Amino acid sequence: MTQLGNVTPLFQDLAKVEHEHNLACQECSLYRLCLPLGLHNNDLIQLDKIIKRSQSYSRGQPLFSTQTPFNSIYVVRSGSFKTTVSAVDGREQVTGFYFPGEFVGLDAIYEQAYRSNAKALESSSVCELPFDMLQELGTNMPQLQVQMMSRLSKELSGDKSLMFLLGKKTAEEKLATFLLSISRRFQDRGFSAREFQLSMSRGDIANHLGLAVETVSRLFSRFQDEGLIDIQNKSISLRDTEKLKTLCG
Amino acid sequence: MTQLGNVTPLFQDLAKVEHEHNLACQECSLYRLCLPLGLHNNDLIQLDKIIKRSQSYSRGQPLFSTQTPFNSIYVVRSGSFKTTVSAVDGREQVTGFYFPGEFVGLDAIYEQAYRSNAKALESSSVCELPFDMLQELGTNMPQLQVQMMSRLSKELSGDKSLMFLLGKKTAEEKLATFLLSISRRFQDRGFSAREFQLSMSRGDIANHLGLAVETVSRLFSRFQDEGLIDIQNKSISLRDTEKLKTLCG
DNA sequence: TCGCTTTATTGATCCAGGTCAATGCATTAA
DNA sequence: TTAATGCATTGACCTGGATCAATAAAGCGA
Repeated sequence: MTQLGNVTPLFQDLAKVEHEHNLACQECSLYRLCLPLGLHNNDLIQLDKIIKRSQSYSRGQPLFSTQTPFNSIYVVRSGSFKTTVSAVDGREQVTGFYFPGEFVGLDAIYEQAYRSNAKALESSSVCELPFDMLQELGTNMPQLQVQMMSRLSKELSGDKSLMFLLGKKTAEEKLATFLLSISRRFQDRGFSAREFQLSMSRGDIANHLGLAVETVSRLFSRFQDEGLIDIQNKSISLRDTEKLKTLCG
Repeated sequence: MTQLGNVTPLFQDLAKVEHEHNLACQECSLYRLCLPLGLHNNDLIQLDKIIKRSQSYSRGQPLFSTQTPFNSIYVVRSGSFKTTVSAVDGREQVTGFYFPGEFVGLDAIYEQAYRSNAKALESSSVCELPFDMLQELGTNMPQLQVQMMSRLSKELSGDKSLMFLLGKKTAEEKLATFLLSISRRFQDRGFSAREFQLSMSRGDIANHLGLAVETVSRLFSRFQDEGLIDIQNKSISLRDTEKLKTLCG
């Protein structure tokens, strides 16, 4: 099930879905959140031309890995992805979750090679931006460059917050922060901030927050007992957002 | 004492220091590591014009804080800086250490406001790049934009590695990784990879790695006992780099 | 140079959250 | 529908690294 995106993939909507997947930037409902923001007519049309649309991925399918030759960066169109970095001994860190309108693969630009692995968490689709074309387009489209820098910078500040979370927050603060971050991002995309589906497993959440699965599970149960949330499986509903905010530290 | 930079500030060298601090990009010894890389004659001269050089900061002096209005990003010219993000309750996370040729303040671009605080760790100097001028210059200097994106992306991938460190590494692995990271950066700048001065306090190191000062202190002592390093106060010498590498995980 | 403040070291103790283990519950494949 | 597999929950126990406490050693201003 798609938890987040510009589409509701019910049976009778499949034609509409296919249509929406192919929508040009101008008509895309993600416009406000996405790269084209601030680009005008002709520029937008040009950007539109280099985008490879409608690439679909099913749950668990890799978008890229560190083995994949670097050619493109991606914007999530529907669904969600996780990225991980891993060590030779098999340990892995989930470095981020990505929702519609968010960029995946920006950390590959410097080395011109993917430094992380990206996997679909559910049925998802992306817009592919071939990097050399994007670069070329940027040479005479300053606004596009500004947007790109802005995106990179946004991810940087998110990463700094995450460092604070990993280095300084308690388990409780970590989970509360996580829930509110997901909530805010759903809201930004026009979905309910209070009720949503978590597309990632408990394991992914725990890993991302630097905790053990058991700790996350126990905390969900406790939050439930304390009336902060209502959770069953992947469906969550935030019952006391204010209290959660105070728990973030 | 300057641990890292293009200058050796002994008394008799003060004139030379002042001279080197004012060197244009073309003559600066950091050229290889810095923004101008790949820019050609005329472009370089133009970039050179917007740079405010020779800004000096003494130990502990802030370069900027989240209260400072955002106007510029900075490149370290000599010395070193740390950046921190802090919570309302006073907790702080050291998000990075910055050495000559490295950018500080890139995470401010998105919100057009500093999201972190930057402080000099020793007597240091920076090149100030007024952001609006940089942006304007970029509009007809694609290579500059490419460089900027590249820099942002580099910091991103560093941050992802740090997330792995914070989330998954043991105290021992964290400290070994830290030492080798500093060592590599000294080497890249033409200094010894084996012997150097740590400009940051034990507290800063511990904080950055998500550890307590006491743990860092104990580990330094242990590494010393095991013949891996030779440390007294801020002077460190790596005795067994290979062993340290295996300890990184 | 002295005295004061800050930083670092080392030891003793404690605890948040990890690990291990058992069971329950969903999802998938046939 | 059932079996099989993987994910989630809960309990019991343990430990890596935090915290507390006491010196010791540097750095620094007058």
